[in-house]
Amino acid sequence: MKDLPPQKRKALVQCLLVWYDKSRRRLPWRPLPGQSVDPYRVWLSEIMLQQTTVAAVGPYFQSFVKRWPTMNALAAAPVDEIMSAWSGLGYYSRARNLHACAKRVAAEYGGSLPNDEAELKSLPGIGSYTAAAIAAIAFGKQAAPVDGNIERVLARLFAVREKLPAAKPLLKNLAEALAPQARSGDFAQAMMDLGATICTPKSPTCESCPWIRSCAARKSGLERALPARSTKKKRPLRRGTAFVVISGGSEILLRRRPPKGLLGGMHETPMSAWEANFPSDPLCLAPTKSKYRMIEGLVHHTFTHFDLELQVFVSNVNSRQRGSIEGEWAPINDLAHFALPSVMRKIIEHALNPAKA
DNA sequence: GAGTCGTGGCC
DNA sequence: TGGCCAAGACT
Repeated sequence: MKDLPPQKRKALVQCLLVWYDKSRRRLPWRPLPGQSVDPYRVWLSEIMLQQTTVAAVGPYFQSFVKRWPTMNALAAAPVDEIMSAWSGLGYYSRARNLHACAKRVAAEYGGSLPNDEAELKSLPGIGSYTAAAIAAIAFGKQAAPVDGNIERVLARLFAVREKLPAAKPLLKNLAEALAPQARSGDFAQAMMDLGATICTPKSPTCESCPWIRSCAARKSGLERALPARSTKKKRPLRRGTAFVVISGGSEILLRRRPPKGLLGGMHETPMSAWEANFPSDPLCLAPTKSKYRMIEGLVHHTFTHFDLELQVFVSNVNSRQRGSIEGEWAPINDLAHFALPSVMRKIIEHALNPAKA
């Protein structure tokens, strides 16, 4: 696909925009008809949507914009509050970068995001996709964001047989060749909507697709086979032991994880390292010398690149023992206000209510 | 380029 | 059940 004839390009763009105007989805971060675009909301939604489904983001987006309606409000918030509000959404470095970005925009741009793609890309948490998406959607600039949806749509439209991720540069070129000057934000969102609703990974519903007559993959019967991907390695299994220490029946001992790396900066229950096997003598790793009982069953969790199995030990301590223990005591009734990753909530739930696990 | 970095839903 | 996938960024 060396060149795209201007005539053909124009026809493809118009065809997709007509479809978009007719079938546009109502999403929490999209302005209602008559409302103007708020770059802050565009940015916030794009960060949250990185590798995360629309359904998962919805409630988090609503709660963030209600609590922090502007970039300056977010910049002024304590990072811990942002981390706990992000709890459960995953990829926690996004939350830290979100705050770092807000502070820079507040300090360097008076709270208003820059409208230049290169400047956007220099901000924390904004990569090539997000910079292009904000430039196009929030500021109407001609830009070509390429996410997983758009990769799939373009790989099919032009029957790109090269495998991902090797095909990424080619797909980016195709997106740039197609991106219109006018309504480039709508065009990008139209391709994403198309990928999310019609040009889906497994079973695309080509009969409903506005591009059915132009689609090269469809002509060759390759629509389900493209885009091709290089094979992935299977996840290894790691195991560990977690300790749930309860004080006075009402508070749980938490610690803070190191700021970087997996679940960086989030709270955790004390626990062993995660290795190929369970620790041979787990109780010598416990945070207290109190008496522990092992909870029947295991907590299972899946991360991107490994599976995790945890055995859980529980101990009840009294106020006298508690003084010398290093960590933070979290009221069980107030755990929602702590920056706990989902796996930690699973551990606590398993300890407090083993019947359900 | 290849690893790291979460979580939940779907088939 | 288990593999796949989602509006990627960063190293």
